[in-house]
Amino acid sequence: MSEPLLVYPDPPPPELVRTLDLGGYNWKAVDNAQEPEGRWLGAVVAVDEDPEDAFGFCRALNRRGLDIPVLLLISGTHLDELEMRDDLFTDFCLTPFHQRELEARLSHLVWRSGATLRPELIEYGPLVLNVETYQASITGKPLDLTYMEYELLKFLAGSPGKVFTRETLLSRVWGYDYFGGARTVDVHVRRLRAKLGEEHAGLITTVRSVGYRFGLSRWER
Amino acid sequence: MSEPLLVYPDPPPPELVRTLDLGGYNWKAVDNAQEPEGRWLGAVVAVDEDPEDAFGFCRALNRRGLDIPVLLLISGTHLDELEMRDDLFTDFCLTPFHQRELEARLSHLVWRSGATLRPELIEYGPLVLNVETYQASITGKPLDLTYMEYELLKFLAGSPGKVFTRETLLSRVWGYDYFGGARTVDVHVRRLRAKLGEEHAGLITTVRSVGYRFGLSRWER
DNA sequence: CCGATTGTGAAGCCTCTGTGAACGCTGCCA
DNA sequence: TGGCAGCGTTCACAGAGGCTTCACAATCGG
Repeated sequence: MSEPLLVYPDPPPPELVRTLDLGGYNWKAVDNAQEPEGRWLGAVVAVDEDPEDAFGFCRALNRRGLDIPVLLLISGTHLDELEMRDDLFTDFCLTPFHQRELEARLSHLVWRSGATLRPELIEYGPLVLNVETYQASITGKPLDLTYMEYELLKFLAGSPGKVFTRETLLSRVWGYDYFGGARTVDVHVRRLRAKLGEEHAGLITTVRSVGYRFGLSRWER
Repeated sequence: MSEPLLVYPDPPPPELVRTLDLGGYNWKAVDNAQEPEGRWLGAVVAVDEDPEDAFGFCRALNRRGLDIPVLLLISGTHLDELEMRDDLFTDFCLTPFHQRELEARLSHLVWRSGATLRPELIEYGPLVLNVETYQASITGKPLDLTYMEYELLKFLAGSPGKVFTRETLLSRVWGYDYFGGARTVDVHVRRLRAKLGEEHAGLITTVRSVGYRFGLSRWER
């Protein structure tokens, strides 16, 4: 099961309990910020009952340095209190809330924490391509690839096991309107294999009279 | 005046216009994502009129690489459409909205982008940039950078390892669209490298046919 | 008006890229 | 078994494209 949600206060407002349970969330209510140890998906803090306390809780969470995303439940009349407290929460939801809205906010909250700061990587066995930094490495060693080599490898490694014809590669990697000879692909594959090193050259296999494939086909492993 | 908000579509729903104007925001409505160049505080996208179009707009914004926080205005009946589209927005606000809520969300949106993108010290290895005082130093020695040099270095060093195209740099650092000014970037990079000194010139690497990258030249991913 | 800063065009260098030709391997067929 | 045809690999090389560098014009600020 996934990591639990932290809920404040304990006991939480009944309509919150209902929504969380209906949504199948794993959650735990606490009454002070000392308690929560370990990993949490996020925190849901009901502000209305005692705003000062609730913000105190958030502040304490911050101080603990766990870096949990916080969703506030707050009524329109308390909205002013958010001012100058931006650092205490990630998102908020007006009360009374619709179950659908709360669920949408929660799922976005969770997605956010998963997605931030995670680089876009293409990985296959010992090979790692970082799309953002245009860097490639194999068994930890950096590969010094040229632009076309990188684009080709990125495309191939993006669909491991799939066989691409030369025409497909030419049109997808080189561009739709590219008029080039099939030899072009061969040569680039050759250069790639050379840079991958003898040990890993086999990552790109030739499928005779069809094209090239990156990685192992399904029945080969 | 502060940077403007991007609003979609053009013309925006009247109640949005009213709220933005009452709140004293500087904003501009556009009808496609090609238009916006330069700097924006954030984007407000009204989904309800034509959801597909609106999400298309968001996707186009993403692709442009400007990295603007996006607030969606969306009715409860369209809430499902957010599913699997987490990457297209930062926050959303249910319609019909209360002016207070929208203002709170906007101000949080703005705070967020200010806070996440602006640590007052940027450090990387021997390089230190003090964003507040506009000073830079390398291995303790102060660097005498001009305004543009400083802005460029600040931007690059803000995302170590990431490769930026010349167009991206022009639009994010210079803030407006050029007509055939790619050389401008080259020259500024060259001047920067010269001032960094031979020893550290390699902090900015050229990624052929792509752009430039700061730091993480060989080993890290 | 002067100096510093910034943008632009042109020249030159260097790496990458595409291509043709030679070579080698595989499978087919007489 | 030997010859042949098809296909892939390897190699060397010329051209193209991209980056750097330089010199100079435009701009800005005092």
